[in-house]
This record gives sequence, C-alpha cells and structure tokens, in this order.
Amino acid sequence: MSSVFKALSDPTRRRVLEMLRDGPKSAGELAGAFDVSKPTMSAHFAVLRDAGLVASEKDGKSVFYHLQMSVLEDALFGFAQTFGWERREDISTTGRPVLKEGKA
Amino acid sequence: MSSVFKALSDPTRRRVLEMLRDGPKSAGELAGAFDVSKPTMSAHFAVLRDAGLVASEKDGKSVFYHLQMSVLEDALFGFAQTFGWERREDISTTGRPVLKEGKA
DNA sequence: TCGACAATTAGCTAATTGTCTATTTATGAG
DNA sequence: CTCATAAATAGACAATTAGCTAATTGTCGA
Repeated sequence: MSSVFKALSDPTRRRVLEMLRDGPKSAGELAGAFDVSKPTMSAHFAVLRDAGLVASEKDGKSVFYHLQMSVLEDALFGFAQTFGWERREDISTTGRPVLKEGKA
Repeated sequence: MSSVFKALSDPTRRRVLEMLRDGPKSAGELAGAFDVSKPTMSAHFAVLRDAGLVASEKDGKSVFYHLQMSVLEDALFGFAQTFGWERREDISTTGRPVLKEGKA
C-alpha cells in the first residue's frame, strides 16, 4: 500500500500510468514523452513495477509495459473503504468497480 | 495531488487520518498512539497539513486536528476518474460520493 | 561476426525524508 | 511572576530519491 502511494506521488509516474490506460507501450515510447533521460525513466518504471502497478514483457529489442489495473484499484478503493466509501460492482456499466457511500 | 499521495505513502500518516475519521483529536492524543517521538509526529502532522488533508485549531494548550474529507475525496476520486471510474452521488446511502464505472 | 539500437545497470551528486535530542514558544494554574 | 504542560522549532544524522553521464547487456539485420 505504501509503495503504491509512493509511486503515485510523482507526476511523471502518474502520467506514465495514464499513458498505459489504453494499452501497452514500450519503454522508449513512454520515455519519449518526457523531458528526462532514459535511465531516469527506467528508474521510474522500476518504482512502478516494484509497486505492482505495471508489468513488463520483452518483445524483441523492446520492453512493453502494461497497467495492472487491479493493483491500482485495490490500493485506491481499499483505502477509500476505510473512510466509509464503498466499492460497488452491481450497477457498473463499463466493467470497472464502483465506489459508493459505505455504512462504515 | 502529488503532496496528497506523498502524505498517504507513510503508514503512520495513514493511521493518523484513520484516527481522525470520527472527529478531531489533539496532537498529544494522536502522538500517544504511536511509538515515535512527539517532534516526529509533529513533522507528520505538518506533512498532512501541507497536503491539505487535515486542518488544525488551537484550544488552550492543545492543538486539535481534524480531517479535510473533501481534499482526500478529490485526490482519490479525481485520480480514479482518469482511469474510467466514475464518482456517483445519486445512490449514496451514507452521504459520501460513490465511484462507479465510467464511460471514459 | 559486427554494428546499431533498446533498455537497464553502475556510479555519482544534490535534495528530501524520517528520526532523534535539545530548545523554544504559548497557555494556564497557583 | 513562576512553574508545568502541550506543541512546534532547531539542528544533526542516516537513508532514500530523482536526476545525470557513462558503461553494459541483449537482440536484431547485414
């Protein structure tokens, strides 16, 4: 949990996650979108991977990263539940969980 | 946003927030629940205050902290919305927003 | 095998973090 | 005014972080 929030505390890393919303992208493709060196981006990827927020697969020369939605979901909603919000699955229209007012 | 996630990345600070769920508590009362020095706790309070997650009021010799629910809510749900979750207000039974499957 | 390319690792610096003890500030009681 | 209590500030220190350049590893095409 701490490692997830730590990972989310950097704007570059949050933007990487957003870039992965619609599918996997290579390390180079991701790095190209930011104004920092490749090794620096590689370190950011490592933080995200260690937090479990992304997973990587090697394909030829490239490494592709993809979002681990469920980890993001569990951290965000798991914490929110502590404060009385409630995850709802029942009325979902898009397939992702819903967080609703809890009885907590 | 970064400062909120940074604040949430420490377990001590998350527990402080949880302790404030049911109402304000003094700095001493909060500090007493943890196994670190008062000044260390004071630093944690400052991080939470700078992130906007808590506010403080002085009452006599004591300082009382209370949760700023809306800031927590906006950070958590604002970020979640980026990933297609949707905040719902309509079916809430406890008065807190609901996060549901988005069309995003 | 050689060269180019993609990505990570190594090694470094500067800045930030979490922790401590000691000190200071502010309030209230006698 | 003086003392005790609550909390924050100051100053020190070890550990971590984000960033860089340079070097290394792995994979392909010629």
